[in-house]
Amino acid sequence: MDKNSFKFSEPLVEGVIVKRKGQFTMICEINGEINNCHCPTTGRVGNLDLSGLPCLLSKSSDPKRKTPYTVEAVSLNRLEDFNKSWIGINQNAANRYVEHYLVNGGFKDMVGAGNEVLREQVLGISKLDFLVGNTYLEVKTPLQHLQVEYPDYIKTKKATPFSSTDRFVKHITELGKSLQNHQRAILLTCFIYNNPGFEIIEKSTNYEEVRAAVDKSITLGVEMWQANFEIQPEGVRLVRYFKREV
DNA sequence: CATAGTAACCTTATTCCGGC
DNA sequence: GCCGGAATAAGGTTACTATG
Repeated sequence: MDKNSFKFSEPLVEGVIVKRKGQFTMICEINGEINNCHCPTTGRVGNLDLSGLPCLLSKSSDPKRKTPYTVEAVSLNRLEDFNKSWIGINQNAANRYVEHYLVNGGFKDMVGAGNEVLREQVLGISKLDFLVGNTYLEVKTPLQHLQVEYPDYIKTKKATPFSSTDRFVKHITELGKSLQNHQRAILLTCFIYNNPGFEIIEKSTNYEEVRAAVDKSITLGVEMWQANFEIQPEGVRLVRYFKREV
């Protein structure tokens, strides 16, 4: 962790996922205690069967929360492995990680430094995540397909088609429209794990429709960028970011 | 201005049941 | 048993709006 990293207010605690209970909750074991924990990703994580995986959890300071812990990351390592590598699954927090680096100039090669950073800007019929200077920025953190090798002891589930693409199409279409006002627009894809690959694999049931919308937005000038983060119990570090050429 | 209530956003997983 | 569709479940974050 370098000095510009995003730091957690207190280090995350390690636990074990017992079971995913529903869309929003997971049962986790922390220091021998069973807890009902908040699951910040509403979708699945790759095609992983999360049961039995090590995880990192943050403790909330809000006493009104129903679930005192939030699952921030999971690991494909064995429980007994000492140095685990983590896969961040908190897509909500991904926006905060990005914001942190936007504000401190960590993305200066992308959007410059010292710009005003506004979040949740309304553009057309969509809300885009950030407006930095004159650049609209939409952050996506795909987790449907993890681009990592699974060790053979990892359990997987059958992949289900990813069909919830309406919002994605809506957002990139709005990004394209914004360029008519002579502004820049960027679709930033984030990976909160050490992603060895450079390609986004996004298969979906209406792949052609998405493909067409992506192509159109690129034609209009929307830039596609990728950022890789690394998550540790102490914080999150921006490893690298770059523009993806098509 | 401060607080409380609301709505949008994140974006399906799981369980149950009937029909093979 | 297995498949597939319907019903069910339901946290947190953030911003906006109404109220005092």
